[in-house]
Parts: sequence; C-alpha cells; structure tokens
Amino acid sequence: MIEERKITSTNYLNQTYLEEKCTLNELINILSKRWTTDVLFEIEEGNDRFSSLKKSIDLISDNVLANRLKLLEQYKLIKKTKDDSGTTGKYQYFLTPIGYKLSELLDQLCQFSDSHMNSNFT
Amino acid sequence: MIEERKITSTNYLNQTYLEEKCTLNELINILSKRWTTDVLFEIEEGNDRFSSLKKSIDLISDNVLANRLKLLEQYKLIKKTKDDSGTTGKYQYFLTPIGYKLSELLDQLCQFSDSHMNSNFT
DNA sequence: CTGTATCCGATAAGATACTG
DNA sequence: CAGTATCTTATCGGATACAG
Repeated sequence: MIEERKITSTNYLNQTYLEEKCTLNELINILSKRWTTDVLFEIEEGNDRFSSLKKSIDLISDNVLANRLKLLEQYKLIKKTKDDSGTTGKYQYFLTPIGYKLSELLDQLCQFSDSHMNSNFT
Repeated sequence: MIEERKITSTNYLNQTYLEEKCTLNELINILSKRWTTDVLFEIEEGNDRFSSLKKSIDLISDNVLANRLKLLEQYKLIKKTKDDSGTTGKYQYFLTPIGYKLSELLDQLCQFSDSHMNSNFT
C-alpha cells in the first residue's frame, strides 16, 4: 500500500487544484476512503487496539486498517500512545479534540442522510 | 462513463455492506466523487446552465459534469427543468430543499476544515 | 446546447505473505 | 501484537469523438 502519485497526471493536478481551492475537498478525500468513518466511530466509542478494531470491523484487511490509522493520525484526528502495562496490546488509539469535533459534525451529516437518502432506495 | 459494477467483487460487496450499515457512507460516496461539491456550490449560487457550469468549473470535462448532474438529480439534491424561453439554454438546474440542507451542512464542514486542516500543510 | 460512448491511464481496495 | 511489502483487480477520472 505504498502511495506514489504521478505528479504530472491531470488526475493528480485536478485533485491538488481542488484541495487548494477549498480544504473541504481535502477533508472529504480522507473521509471517503473506505472504512475511514467506521474506524473513527469505533475509536470514539473506546475501541482502542489495533486487533480489537480489526475484530469489530471484521471485513477490513490489515493493510487498509493500518493505512487508515496512519492517515487519521497524520491529520491529528486520532493519537497513538504506547501502553506499557504489558498485559494487553502495545498501543492505544484515541480521538483528539479535533477528532471529536469532526465526529460531531459527522453525526449531524449522518442524521441528514438517514432522513433523506432513503428516497433513493424504494 | 457507463458504470457497471461487478456485483460479485469483494470491493462491491464491502461498499454495499457499508452503505446498508449507515447511509452516511452512501452520502460520502456521492460527495467524494471529484467536482461534486463544486457543482453543488455553483448551482447554489445560481449558476444554472450546463455550459455555464462547464465554464465556471473549467477543468471539469463534459462527461464528468453530465455524470455529476445526473447523480445529484438522482439523489434529489438538484432538479432539472426545461426552459422554453428559447433565447438561452434549454435546461436549468437548481437546488431542492434537501440540496440546500446539505449545502448548509457542508458549509459547516468547510469551516471545520478551514480551521483544522492547515496543520497538515506546514 | 446538452449531453452519450468508448477507450485508457491513475488510483483505491483487497489478498497474501512476511516481519520485529 | 501491530504492522509492512508486493501483487492483482476494480473503479474512477479524463480525453476524444460523436449525436439529438
């Protein structure tokens, strides 16, 4: 899962253009990666171990989970700390204040989609 | 741009699983398609013709614009009407009440991203 | 003017094997 | 336990040509 973008592609240039124009595009770009919001919500609910997350979101694969955690950490939405108690896993994940703020906004969006997206299912 | 998904792929099945689990995933899936939010915002501001949208969002290509308009219409976020005045274009696009609601939520998200996403740019 | 059809390159997702 | 590396397939975005 190494991400090398061809920086000369129109595809890449367009995405860069959009992200510079409005940071919303950058945010959506993170959230739209599959499983991202699920990982965020799981961590919000206190699920703080890699293996435990993997178990809860059981269709996700290792590399994708690792990738999402890294991405969320990069954007300072979650934080990873070492757990030296020794009994359980080595690392813990939890939301940062920014992460909480975002999850609140996502809750609102979720309510919106729950009430309005159904019309397309009939 | 015909979208035929291989309904047996794990990729497809996972996406379906996520969308059924929470409609938020479906909403994000629409919004994350490139140019979608830009089209939405342009229409919100009164830009109501295909050619005019094409001109404003000048890096978008015809087929992608057409595709986004169709998608937004399917989800009842915008509406398309025939304009019989004869002088200008044939069709007009405008937001539905649901579309307005969504654009308000996106404005909030936008404010969030403007204040918090910069930390990653340094 | 408002699109549609087709082809192809770029990126994302998943499977699998492996590591400190 | 918590990942990384590599490979394959699926999907998306863009270019171009064309049509009602």
